[in-house]
Amino acid sequence: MENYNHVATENKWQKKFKEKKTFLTTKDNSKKKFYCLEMFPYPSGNIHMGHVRNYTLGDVIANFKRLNGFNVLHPMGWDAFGLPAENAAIQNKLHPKDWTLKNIDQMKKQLKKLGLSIDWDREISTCDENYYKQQQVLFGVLFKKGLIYKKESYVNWDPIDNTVLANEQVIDGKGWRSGAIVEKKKLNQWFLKITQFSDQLLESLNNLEGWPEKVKLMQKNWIGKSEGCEIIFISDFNNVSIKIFTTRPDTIFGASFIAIAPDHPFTENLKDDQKFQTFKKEALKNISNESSFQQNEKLGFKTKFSVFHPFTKKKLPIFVANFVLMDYGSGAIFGCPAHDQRDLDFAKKYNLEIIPVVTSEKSKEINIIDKAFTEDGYAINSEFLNNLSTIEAKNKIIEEFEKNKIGTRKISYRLKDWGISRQRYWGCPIPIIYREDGKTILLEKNLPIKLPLDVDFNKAGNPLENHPSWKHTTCPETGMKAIRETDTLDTFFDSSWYFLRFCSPHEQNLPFAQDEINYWMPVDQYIGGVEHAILHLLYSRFFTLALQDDYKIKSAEPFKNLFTQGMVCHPTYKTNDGKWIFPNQVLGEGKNLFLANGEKVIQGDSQAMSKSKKNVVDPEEIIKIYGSDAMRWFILSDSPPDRDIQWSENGIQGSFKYIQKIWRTSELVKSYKQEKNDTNNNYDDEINILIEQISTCIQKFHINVAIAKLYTFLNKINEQIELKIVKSEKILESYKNYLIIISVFIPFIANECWEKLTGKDNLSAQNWPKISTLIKKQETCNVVIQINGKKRAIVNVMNDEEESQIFSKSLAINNIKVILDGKTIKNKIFVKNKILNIVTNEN
RNA sequence: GCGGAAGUGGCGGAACGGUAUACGCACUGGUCUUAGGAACCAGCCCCGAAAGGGUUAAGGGUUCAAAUCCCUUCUUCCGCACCA
Repeated sequence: MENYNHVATENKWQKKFKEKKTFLTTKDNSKKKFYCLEMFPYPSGNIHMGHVRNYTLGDVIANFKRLNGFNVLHPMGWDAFGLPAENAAIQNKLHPKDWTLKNIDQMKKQLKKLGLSIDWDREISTCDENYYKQQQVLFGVLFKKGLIYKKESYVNWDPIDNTVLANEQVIDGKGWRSGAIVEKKKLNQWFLKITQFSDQLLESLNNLEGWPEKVKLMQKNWIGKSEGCEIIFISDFNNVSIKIFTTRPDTIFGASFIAIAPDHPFTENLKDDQKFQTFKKEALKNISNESSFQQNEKLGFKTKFSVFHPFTKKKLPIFVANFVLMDYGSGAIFGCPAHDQRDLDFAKKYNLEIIPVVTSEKSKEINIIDKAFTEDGYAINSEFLNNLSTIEAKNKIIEEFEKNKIGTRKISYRLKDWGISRQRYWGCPIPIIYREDGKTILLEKNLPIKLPLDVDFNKAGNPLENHPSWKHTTCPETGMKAIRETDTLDTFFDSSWYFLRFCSPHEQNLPFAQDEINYWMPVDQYIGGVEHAILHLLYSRFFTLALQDDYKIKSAEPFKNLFTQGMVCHPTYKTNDGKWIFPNQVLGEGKNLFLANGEKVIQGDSQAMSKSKKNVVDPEEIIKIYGSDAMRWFILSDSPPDRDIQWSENGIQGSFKYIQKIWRTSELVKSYKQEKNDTNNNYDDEINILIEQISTCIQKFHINVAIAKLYTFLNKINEQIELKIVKSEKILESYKNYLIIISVFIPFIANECWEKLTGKDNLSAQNWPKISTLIKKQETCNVVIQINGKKRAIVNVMNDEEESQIFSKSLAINNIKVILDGKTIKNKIFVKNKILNIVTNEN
């Protein structure tokens, strides 16, 4: 028997798929559509196992739906703008465009080797002028709706390289290249008013039945709706008022201080205080990085000012605090140490009063020492609020505020407006000019505003800023002198509408064609890494919502069903000077790791594979040795798709052997003849049960279980071929069904075996197997006999046999007799055809 | 720090609140073979000669019955707004 040659076969079918245009899609109103989309990749150079996992998974769903009669749209594109291209340009003297296009080319080749059922005619790339032209159109649409505005906001500033740094380029507070201490600098930047949709984005989460609960919960927490009130405090500085936001107005009588954000307008009164300036500079350091912001020691700067308590008229000191954010609420809080842990820690540090104003039971005294009482309860020490429950007290106090015009009920959101400005070259230009008469003009004609290609990366700063002939222009309407906006768009902007573009990727005049989005949208199944659970998905939902009216998008929600796949993790490696190292460059074992040149290597945490940390495994080596089918089979069989995995090659050989076994079985099926007469009557049933189980598993994304069943499937066929008691046509039929099923996972060998067996190359035109006969009900079943919930025996009985009969049968079993000896039976729990639990007086 | 998830043999993992360890990997023994890194057969959580008993990160709780539900602790991963 000739061996299976995966290299020749996979090459052959790649060519065939291309020539026969197997996976091209067109609108077809006679068929039900299915839009299957995986998050498009950033073209970083090579694909890694995380991509393989994502795209194979999506391919299984696309193939499954196609065989089930759906018209499937399964496109692919490139999230092609972004920071790494500029880094590469600086480091390798390669233009970002050349670097990106080279990477796209390479990754496309690699993806094609995987045999994915992608309609490559619809390929889009966000750095393509045709794409970003339409993006500039969308910018204009949103701008004219008043959803885009400018405001001051902080950036990480590298004073040596004169450039804005991304958070990931700031390492221990220093610039990644220059090593300079990073400063905070305020810039006037573009923002998208996503907060205008906070409530809608929150409310419609309830309608997203096809989304994982955990993602909806994360988005809910991210939007962070909280109901409370705004209270005006009058200060002793010229009666200037400070507005605070609180969700616990009922604790107002426990207030002992006011804390304001370091950049709160009130701090203008402190600008000559050198000590305050030092405090502010330190406090702002982590302002754009919430994790270090939260982990910072809570510090305050005591000002010489106070506010008056609205009821007691007591003076409360005003602190500037490093844990109060200007972006949230009104940038100021009142501190109630007894009922907020953060305030308590703060109060103890600065010797502030701790007044308990809530207790668990009415009128009960309470002493607060180390732990704040943060639960609801009943008011004490609170004048007219005393004895009211927390909810009653909240309502009462807000009424009181509103009556006295010193506060109002207010809903606040944690969600901030989305900053879309980036002071970088490799992104979509913003179609805005600033005219010499001071006006800001939106450009709507002669789009796209193209990125200039002749840029210099050797100079410090933003190359667009440094490009005089691009930066200086004239107004197309008036001919006045003008300066272009030199910020480019955040790449999240690019990826917030690409799923709409895929519906009509070649449309020249519009971002997307009406009848195409009518047919294809929403995405029926969206698949991607759980790391995108919040930002990308929220921004995409926002875009769809914001553009819904202008483009008559049927569904305000872009993604009907969402599956978030787990990360493929791998340890990271660094040299002593902090450079990331690829795993395949690391030599040695255990703690003694080094490079080929002898330099020491330190192993870091295991993290999700990412080119920026270099902890990636390139699938190409694996494909070369075992083939794409074996790799696809392996990554799918290894773990449940939603679970994070530690990458390991253990087991890939097993997948390879399975592929070989399919090949051998094909030959056996071809020459199979029934030789014995005592027919196996259960064969059909067993096969049908398997088909049903596999279908269910795929739909539930239990792909690893589906694959376990396919091992059983093939073992069963081989077992029956050996026994020779099943009719030839039954074996052939079941094996053909098997090939159709596995083609969803491993297309190459499935197509090859199908062609060998049937003489036709039409596997992809088949239908998913239907369960041909009714599954016969077994006549007997096993019932488990438990004593006090522990399995003690199994009895085989007729279906639906009665409890009393099963009970007497079980008493005849020696083990049961011994255990029950001397015990009194208190109760019996019986579940028909399943279980009999005998409960006794003692355990 | 906050928010979200996960923890079952040597390994990946299976299991509508109802027979824990399906399926696979690795390993061990055997068969076949010029050969085996192929194929096939058998074994493979722990204690026990067996009968049988025990076991789902640790501890507690709910239940006739818990890997599954609840609470506490530990460990790992993801996100935290300029990586994408």
